[in-house]
Amino acid sequence: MSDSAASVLQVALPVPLPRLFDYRAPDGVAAPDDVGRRVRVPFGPRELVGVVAAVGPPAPDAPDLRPVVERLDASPLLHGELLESLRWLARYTHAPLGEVLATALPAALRRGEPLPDTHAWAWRLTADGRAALPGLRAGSRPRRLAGLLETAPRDEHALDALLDGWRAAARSLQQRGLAERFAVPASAISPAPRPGPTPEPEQQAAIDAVRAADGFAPMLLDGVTGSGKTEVYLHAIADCLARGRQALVLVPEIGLTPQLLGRFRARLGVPVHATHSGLGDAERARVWAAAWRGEARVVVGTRSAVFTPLPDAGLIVVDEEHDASYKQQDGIRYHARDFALVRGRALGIPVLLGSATPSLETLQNATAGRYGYLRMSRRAGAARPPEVRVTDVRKRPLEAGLSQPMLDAIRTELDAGGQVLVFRNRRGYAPVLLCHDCGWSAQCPRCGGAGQGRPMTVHAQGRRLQCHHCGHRRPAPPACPDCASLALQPQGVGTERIEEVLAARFPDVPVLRIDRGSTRRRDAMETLLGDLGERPGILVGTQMLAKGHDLAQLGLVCVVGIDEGLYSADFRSHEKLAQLLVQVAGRAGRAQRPGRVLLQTHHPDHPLLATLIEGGYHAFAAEALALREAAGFPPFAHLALLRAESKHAGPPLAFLQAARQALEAGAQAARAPDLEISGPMPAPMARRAGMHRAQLLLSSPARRELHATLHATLPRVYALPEARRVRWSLDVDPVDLY
DNA sequence: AGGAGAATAGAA
DNA sequence: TCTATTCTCCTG
Repeated sequence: MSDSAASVLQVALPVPLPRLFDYRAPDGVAAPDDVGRRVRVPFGPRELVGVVAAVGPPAPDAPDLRPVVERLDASPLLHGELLESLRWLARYTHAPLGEVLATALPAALRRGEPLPDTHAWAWRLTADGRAALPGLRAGSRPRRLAGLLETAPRDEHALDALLDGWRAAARSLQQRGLAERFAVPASAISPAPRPGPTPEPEQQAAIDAVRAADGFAPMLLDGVTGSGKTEVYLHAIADCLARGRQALVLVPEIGLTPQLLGRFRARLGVPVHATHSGLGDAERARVWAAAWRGEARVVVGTRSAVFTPLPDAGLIVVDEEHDASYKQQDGIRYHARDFALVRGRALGIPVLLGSATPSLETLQNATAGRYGYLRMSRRAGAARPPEVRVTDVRKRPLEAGLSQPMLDAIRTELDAGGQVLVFRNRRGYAPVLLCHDCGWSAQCPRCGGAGQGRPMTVHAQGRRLQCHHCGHRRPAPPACPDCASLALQPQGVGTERIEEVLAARFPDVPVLRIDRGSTRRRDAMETLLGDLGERPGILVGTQMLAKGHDLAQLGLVCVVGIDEGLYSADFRSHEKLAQLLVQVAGRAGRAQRPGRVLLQTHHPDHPLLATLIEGGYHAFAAEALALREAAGFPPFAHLALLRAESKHAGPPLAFLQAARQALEAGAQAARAPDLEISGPMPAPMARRAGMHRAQLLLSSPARRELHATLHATLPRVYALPEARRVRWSLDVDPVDLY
């Protein structure tokens, strides 16, 4: 063995250290196709699973290397476009490659389990079965199944469509030795799409635009609620399948409903694989493996589905591209929509971003001509846009936050046989518990900022207190801890209290509460809404209600208490509020009847509301973009946020101060004159779950400056002695500044 | 990160 | 004096 022969595997390990680790190849030979294979390696006193990132000869001053325990894959698990895109993601997020790869792999594969089997199952007749076929009772299920199998073997997916109750018949034939089940690759199943409604002109134009795309083509599909974006997706995906390519569809966390999957499955005529966090580890690994082998032709999933391997990629769809759930908020803080665009570029395929309320970033890219811009402004079918009315509730008596005109409108809608949605963005019974005698209020002992504790929300009809930031719970005190008064009063109104009042006031109809307290169980929301069906009733809930299950009978949407959002400090709060209002309002009147939206506020003259109601979302967006440009915020500046937290108050500030000095030097070295550094400052919520938190904000109008500075500086930040005393993280393109 | 060994602070 | 917790270092 010559010295120059490659015998070293450079392994990316899931540890927060910004480098690779060298190991001796098990047989002393490292081949180029070791790159992308998983290996089990010794690491200190334990063993870890990592991915080979590079191979090479031993360094001249070679220290003795520990050997790899074993190779886990016969061929590279990560290769080609996906591996290169993940390397890009590690550079962009300035995170260790090992952590990025660990985030991208399903948990089972991360633990070192083998790539699971993924074949589909099909049935065929045995020789005995062929002989016995004429003897089977004519018209019986076994006979009809045998008849189908006589011409050709059929996969189970096809049989589902051809013969109801075939499974029992197949079992019966199998027991008699007349039929047998065998494995086939899922890719062998040919698509049998079923026709949908004829596209309307705007839909057809969008479908044609996607069809005409050649190579990488980012496109914004900007269509009002009810304009039929899903129909455009279905056509684009069917086209993609017809060309023999795979399609990946990303949906927000609450958008992946059985309803949506059912529609995809019915129309596309191929297995549609779903991946989301509710699935078990084994099932997620199976979907990933099926896509890796090219067997899965359509994959629909939430944020982490953006890491699905696509050897035959043809199209990526990102539905509701503005949705905040695409941004991972811990660990590797990637944005699935943005990473989908990076993959689309590397794959040379169209990426279709759909929304009725596009993010300002995407809107800016579309209007500037960097993305294709497809607009659909008409509701499909007979549906008409909802009528929006603002109710000024200043000086009006309210019952649990609801004004008399609103209660009257609810009665009218119910009497007309319709359903009502009451939207309130606060869950619980009441947001605050206040002592009427001394002014004491219940605060979380573990969370807060600026010398103030965060108020604890009242739950369970006033019996319990809960902190929505850290989950801390305790029983509500019977008397004020400060003055012993019994005059403790829940202040403000949450969804629980609205539910209670509405149930008492409208005892003749069901009142359902839909929020993260009532729908903790998987599919609980679907079950609740399914039980309601088309009967008159009232839904009370938080933003969970803004999308998901279609409600054909929804005639009235009541928006209660959005006033907090109008005066929030976060630069994105208005964008989020506008999107939420438009999405919620869009739920009204999807069927034949025009819907009505009642918006109750103490600030009827607020410019956001005025613009939104008079000009719609796009008028709002134009104003908001102008403000962002003037203030130097995204998309006109690029941000990165360095956060640190610790049990003590000092270490985060000390670390960030040291980081700031390193970054200032780095900015000079990277020639980044326009980079601005603000902080260190306490985070807007300076204490959370007992931890002290602080942050440092980097901002530059030029993305290059930001990244060059981080690239030049981050190794030194990792090595800072102050870094050992805190938990720190870097968030490139942060969505929330706290 | 997470494990090991060292340092240090309460309880007997 | 001994154990429980925190601190520091290191991983190829």
